[in-house]
Amino acid sequence: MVGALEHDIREKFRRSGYTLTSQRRAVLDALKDFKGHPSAEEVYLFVKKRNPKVALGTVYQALSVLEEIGLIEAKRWSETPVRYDLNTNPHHDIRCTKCGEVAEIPGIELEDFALRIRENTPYEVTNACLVIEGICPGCQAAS
Amino acid sequence: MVGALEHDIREKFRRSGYTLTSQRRAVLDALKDFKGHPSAEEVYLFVKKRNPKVALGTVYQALSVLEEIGLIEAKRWSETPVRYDLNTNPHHDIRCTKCGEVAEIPGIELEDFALRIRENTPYEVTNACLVIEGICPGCQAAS
DNA sequence: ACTTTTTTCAGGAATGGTTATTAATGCAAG
DNA sequence: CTTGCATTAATAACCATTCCTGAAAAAAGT
Repeated sequence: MVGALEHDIREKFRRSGYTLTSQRRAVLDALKDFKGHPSAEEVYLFVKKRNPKVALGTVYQALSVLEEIGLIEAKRWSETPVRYDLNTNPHHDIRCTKCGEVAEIPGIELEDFALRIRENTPYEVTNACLVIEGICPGCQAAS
Repeated sequence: MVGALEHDIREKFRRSGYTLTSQRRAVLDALKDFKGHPSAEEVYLFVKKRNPKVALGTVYQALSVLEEIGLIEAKRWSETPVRYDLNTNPHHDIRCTKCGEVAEIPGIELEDFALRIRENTPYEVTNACLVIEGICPGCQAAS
């Protein structure tokens, strides 16, 4: 699992032409260790623990590169700061608009959906992402 | 068509408890007349033509209310300013990340998808929106 | 191993979309 | 009329993100 991921990382960097620097590696590690979906600033704080020299701007740039080459996924929920997720297995997340908790939604296949999109548009699809928001059971009970 | 829309507008305002003010009406009109998917600022400029007194903040607030009661839809593409669309018939848009052009994708049904989401999560789903980006045929040819 | 060239990084300042604040306005009910 | 409450205008503040600079590191060439 880790080996495959490792191979995938190297492969995607090689094909993109970007170099796998220690900073970009550190951002990936932070996303792997972080439970949940950190914002850029949370990633920054995480990375900083091990390497206090990194700057916030570097994290932004690293995240941007990692998203571009498809190693991570950006979740743009309506709440502002963009949140990031390791792009391992395709899955969908739902986010509670009240407490912010994020949960996965099983049983939704993205493949056929992406395929249908490609069939119905002449565009070259580079990114398809489902943004789902709702109210978690806890917050439903509280209200 | 217009009558039905008109009825829908009044109905959604009535149920929400918000009042249908002239400013909110003007924002709706701007979205109806505007070809494409304007940003908040573009809506503001459009509204300002007829009523120069409106403030940008008012437009933001109106858009927020209209989105909350389901009359309009916010498109959060990766490019920053949020873009808005009249929420008439459910459809999906794809946006070219190079030139910014937006096109509709026919043949994609959201209903069964939304249903599957509801079946697979205990969350009360309030918002489900598909963000799709790609490269338009023109930009593909240019590159 | 050295030099050159290119890419990346750190630090901090600047940008710009969005929100918050506050006082004024308008509308609706009593 | 006037009292109360939602909405608005105007402006200031916020804050996530980007831009910019010189420095450092890495890659490529000698």
